[in-house]
Amino acid sequence: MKAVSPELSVADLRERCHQAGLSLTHQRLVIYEQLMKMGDHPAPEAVFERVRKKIPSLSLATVYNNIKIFVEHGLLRELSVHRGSLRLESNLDPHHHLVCTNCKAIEDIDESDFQPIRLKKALPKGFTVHRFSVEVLGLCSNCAGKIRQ
Amino acid sequence: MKAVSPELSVADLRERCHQAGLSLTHQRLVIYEQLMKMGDHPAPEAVFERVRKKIPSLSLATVYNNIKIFVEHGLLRELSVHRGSLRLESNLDPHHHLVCTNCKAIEDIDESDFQPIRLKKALPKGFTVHRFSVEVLGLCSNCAGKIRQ
DNA sequence: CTAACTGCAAAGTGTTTGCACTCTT
DNA sequence: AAGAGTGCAAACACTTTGCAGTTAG
Repeated sequence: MKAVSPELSVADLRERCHQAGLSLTHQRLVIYEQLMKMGDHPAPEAVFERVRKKIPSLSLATVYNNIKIFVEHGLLRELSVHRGSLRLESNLDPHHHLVCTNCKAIEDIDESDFQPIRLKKALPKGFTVHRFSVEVLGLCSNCAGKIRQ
Repeated sequence: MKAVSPELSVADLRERCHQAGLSLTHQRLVIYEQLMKMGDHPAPEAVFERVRKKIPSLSLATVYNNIKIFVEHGLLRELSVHRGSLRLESNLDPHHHLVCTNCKAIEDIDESDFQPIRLKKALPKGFTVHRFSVEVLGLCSNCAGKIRQ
């Protein structure tokens, strides 16, 4: 449905690992390749299952370890910013969020503070839209001071 | 910084519970009140700590149970749609997401498919914006068939 | 009085860590 | 060889569940 994401080649991976002082192991390579092949925002378990077919001895911990390393080095991004624990919303009015990617703080922004969100193209057939939610991702004033990024 | 969320009153809560055949226990009431008072998208643990001061015998399981019930009855919303597990993004190009709130599937939508996101007002002082991320929340064609909602 | 709820402890998930062994460089 | 990575098992953090006793309606 969507254009394939721009894959970094294995050469890119080698280069990136080298720059970061990381070894390029067979496991690492296969995990990375598999992640690139799976366009659907996989969870670690799903990656594990796939990679296991190529390297049966691979352990789930290695998948986690390497995913973490990839995220830390900017080869991947974590989609689920607030995965740690259940976060609740008591404001049921339409609004959006300001999210600090460092301390995970969330602040509401009124929907009316934005120009209306509009699509140029139709969405995939059959998808029923309930609402749009905009996340403004960045660093809060507190964290911006502490981090160079 | 932001207008207080529109609180449902205790009378509303009583009404909602009644309609749903739920008892309105003291614990339930206090948990609800506390949730409404905490504007900052609390995690269950944070609610627990606060409510405990009023009801020292309260257990964390009761907080979880009631939060779940509140979400099921539309009194609260869960902010962390993908909390269960780590979800990864291999597409590092600017893009947004189509999220099925039922099966949690995520599909990418190109940033260029949207009119540019624009704010009318300035953000709170000191917030450093890295990027905007739009989530189009709804039901995928698959789930839309199975659920009336 | 009865169905629903609470508190506790135990069981589940998903993720991280310590350590001995192995591999990349 | 030396440092980095792997696999395993144990530890963790967060959440859910089963059940006996309690409470709201």
